[in-house]
Amino acid sequence: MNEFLYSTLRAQGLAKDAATALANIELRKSEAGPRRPFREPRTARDEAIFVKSGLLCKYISESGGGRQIVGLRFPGETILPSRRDRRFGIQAIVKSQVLVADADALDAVMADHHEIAALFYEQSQRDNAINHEWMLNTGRRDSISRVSHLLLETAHRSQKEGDFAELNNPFTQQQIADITGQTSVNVNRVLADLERRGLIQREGRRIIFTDRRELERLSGFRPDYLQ
Amino acid sequence: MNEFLYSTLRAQGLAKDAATALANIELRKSEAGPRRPFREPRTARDEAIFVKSGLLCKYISESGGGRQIVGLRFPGETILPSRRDRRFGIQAIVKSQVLVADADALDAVMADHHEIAALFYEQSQRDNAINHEWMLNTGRRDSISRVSHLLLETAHRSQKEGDFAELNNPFTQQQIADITGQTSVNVNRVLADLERRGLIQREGRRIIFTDRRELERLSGFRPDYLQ
DNA sequence: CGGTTGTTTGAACTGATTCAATCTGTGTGG
DNA sequence: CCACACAGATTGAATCAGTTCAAACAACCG
Repeated sequence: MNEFLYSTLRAQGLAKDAATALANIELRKSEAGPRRPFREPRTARDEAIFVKSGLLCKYISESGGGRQIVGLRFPGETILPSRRDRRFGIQAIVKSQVLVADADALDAVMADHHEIAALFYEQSQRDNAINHEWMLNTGRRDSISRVSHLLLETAHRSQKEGDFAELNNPFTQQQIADITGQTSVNVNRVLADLERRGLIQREGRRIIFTDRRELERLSGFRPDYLQ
Repeated sequence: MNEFLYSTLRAQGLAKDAATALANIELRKSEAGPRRPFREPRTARDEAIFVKSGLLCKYISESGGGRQIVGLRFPGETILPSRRDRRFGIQAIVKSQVLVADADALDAVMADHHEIAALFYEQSQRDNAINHEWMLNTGRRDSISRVSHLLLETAHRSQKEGDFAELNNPFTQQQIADITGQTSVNVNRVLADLERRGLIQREGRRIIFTDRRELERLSGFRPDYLQ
């Protein structure tokens, strides 16, 4: 039985027996590196991918060579199986350890433990809430707000505790661009601008929030939607 | 018992007894007009809103007065209850008839019919798939592609049949702008441009697809994700 | 060291916004 | 049936945020 998976499920409110059953599914341990896709776009998504450590992203590539990252998965989060949506590929942002379970095996357990479907529903709804924020971000906010919003969201999602003063930013500027719908050149200018304005400090990729209030204000970030 | 709801649920693969139970929940019939919000942002989302006719949207307003539409609901689709995500408001695009069920009543039925949670999960996953497309749209595609993509998606989702030659477009240009992350001025120019290029014809709001292949090509539209 | 990946900077360009005015269609009340 | 109001569509001109292209620089690593 996998301990981390079990305690994560328990923390999400799943009953003991259901959590035990899920954590006892046959899990393939796997490692995903940032270099190449972990799962190619348009391949079957008939498995649950649980992130043990690291950071994964879902992405869609476009004909014009453009690339949009449409979702992130931090440790403790899962890419749930989906019959329909095999549009996106999966790639590690940083080297990640993941646990992979077959959808068939999942289905078997779900037949015995009905709360699991409700949990998956909850998780999917949370994804939706995050998607809404991202849509608002790319659709309506300016460059600075978008990047700030992403940094704050990332800090929130990667900490267990609610409070933080800095972020061990895992993204390249190109990846920030792929999330916020810009070019890496502009992301670079925005980051430099945020630093010049005294809202953040940078040490390599590490980011220190020197004025989090103001950053939250100007990005419109309110952590409610993360739960 | 509500017939339309029942047959919709059956068409989505729900078993007879579960569909019957759901369609027998106490449903408040209600009408939503396009003038003012049907549900204000930040109010409880402890109800399921089933669209009988018309068209609803979920929207988020921004401090700067900007507004982003983050989801649409065509007849037969539902806005599911959500504990967390009360960020968005709900508004009718055109006059709509809806059926509203309390989350409590839903929960009671779900306790007896476990397949329902799985169905909600499926629906939520479909929303996510649509969100991904929209994120790709606003994040990476140019103005023309965005608008074309929306028109094609709308045509698909509003028809039962897969094939269509025209769309009784329900949107104002401002609403198209709110969905695609632009200004109404530019939407106007894009529509004029599409017509000038011979890809569509317009008669009032009605849109005739005179070159659907090319429209699909340039917008990158592939209907897979709609199911 | 050489190779590779990522960051930074400058200059020119452009797609889309902004602001403002005009036009069109529709509904309403007199 | 006209006058008026109002919402939405259309157009033009000026402006700007962000892109594109290109080159230089820094950091890392086997």
